[in-house]
Amino acid sequence: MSDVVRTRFAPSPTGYLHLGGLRTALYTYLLARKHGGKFILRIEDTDQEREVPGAVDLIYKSMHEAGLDYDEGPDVGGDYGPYIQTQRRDLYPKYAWQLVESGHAYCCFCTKEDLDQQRKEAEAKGITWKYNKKCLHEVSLEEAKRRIAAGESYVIRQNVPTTGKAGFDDLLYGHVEVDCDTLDDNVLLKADGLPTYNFANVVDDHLMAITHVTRGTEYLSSAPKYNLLYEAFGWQPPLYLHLPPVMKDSTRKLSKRYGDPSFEDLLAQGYLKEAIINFIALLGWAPKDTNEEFFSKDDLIRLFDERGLNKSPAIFDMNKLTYFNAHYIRELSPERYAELAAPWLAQVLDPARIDFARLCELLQGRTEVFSQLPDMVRFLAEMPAFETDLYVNKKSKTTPDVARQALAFVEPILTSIPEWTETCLHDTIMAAIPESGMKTSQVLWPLRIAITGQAATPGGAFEMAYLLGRETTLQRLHDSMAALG
RNA sequence: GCCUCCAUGGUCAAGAGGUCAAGACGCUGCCCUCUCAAGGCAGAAUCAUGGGUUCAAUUCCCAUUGGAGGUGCCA
Repeated sequence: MSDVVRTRFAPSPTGYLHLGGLRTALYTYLLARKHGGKFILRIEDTDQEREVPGAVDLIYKSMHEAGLDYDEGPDVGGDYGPYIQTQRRDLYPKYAWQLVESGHAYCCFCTKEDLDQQRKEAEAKGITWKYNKKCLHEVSLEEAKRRIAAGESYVIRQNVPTTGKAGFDDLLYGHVEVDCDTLDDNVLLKADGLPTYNFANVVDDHLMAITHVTRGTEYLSSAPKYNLLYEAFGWQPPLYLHLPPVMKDSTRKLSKRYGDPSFEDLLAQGYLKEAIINFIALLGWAPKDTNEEFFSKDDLIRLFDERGLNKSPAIFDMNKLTYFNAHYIRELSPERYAELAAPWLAQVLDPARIDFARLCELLQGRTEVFSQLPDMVRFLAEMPAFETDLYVNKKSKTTPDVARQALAFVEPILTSIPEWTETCLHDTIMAAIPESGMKTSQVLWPLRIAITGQAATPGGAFEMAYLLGRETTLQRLHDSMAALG
């Protein structure tokens, strides 16, 4: 075995890539890249019942979009393939039988129905059910082989010692140990000939020369059992790194069923992948010696250290993700911003009928998530209805009465403005305001309200007037003045 | 029930025996300002509880409580 670091992300194709999975993939990727090692994608599809059509392609797509490029995997090849477990199905029985021959496993002919019944009864009595090793004791290897040859259905179970302790060392959690008598004789090879996760992960991780096994903490309590398997084979166990889950709140995991967004959902809503990656990296992990929080993928590769991981579950905070997203949106080049914003803006207005570049310029610093854009600019295409109390501004002491005066004052100026540009609008009106005896804000607030109908707009009165154009601005102004009476 | 793991503000977190217990999001206020946003400044807000150990515990140990995971021919 070489000493190059090899890590693997091994999802099951059961649906979309959720954020917890994305984070596990990210850390696994960072671990490999940080050490100049290899990052591998393996598809764990041994449960045929749960497989969702198209899910494998979705995994490739999400990994690609997240920028988690893998060195080996089903769609990119590699020297340790195949990388899809069902394509490796012929491999597992051989190893399972090796364990049977060495006494570390045995054939079991008990029916699922029988065992389910036993389990139910045990559960009713409030005790933990464990398989009683009936077939280990009552069926000899010779008899087992004969029954199998006769076509009887069987599974192969791990023969866990009844005494002693089993444990393993985790990079994050340290040494974890359990009494063997609390461990069940898990099925290694199912009746359909496919391995269970319990077995496939051990065999594949070994065969693929994986050095660091990263996975969720749901495997923390069964990891000692996997180590028993490594021992039985005489294989060197990998380094383990179990990762706590990402939560929706303190008691619930993030889950599609509660409407929580997947990675794909966030992208579709207008979150940038850089923001998602950056944010998710910081969910349950913090770099040493820095208070900085904006990190590129390369920064993360350089900074990542499993010792900075937190052992408890982390709650996903949409607010903070949005804050990160706004930051990354502000950093976009104007061209890129316009490109990304265009489809959202086109939902409510005609880009050809407005100074689109200027609109984008005004919008970029105010966009938190692209999906908010339609609501932010709808007023440009269509004048919203509004109440006159919108003219009230406490700070500048603006009232509907003040507004009436202000509008009457700016109307002629606007009508005769020589040139409909922001500069000209600004300079002309600003120069005139002192004559009115009103404060700047007492003139400009009402004007902006009158032509936009909104308390908050992505720019001031001059920008809005410019974007709206002369005709629309004057039309709206007159309408609003009429409404004010 | 049993087994494993976890526990610093509302959230993400730094701190690893002696700290005024960092920082960020969010929140509040102020400044800037033709609105909003951005930016600047200020503020409120945390060591789950109880026992130990120690001259000294947020930090080490134990218990309790709370939470998570496991207890499948699911992963």
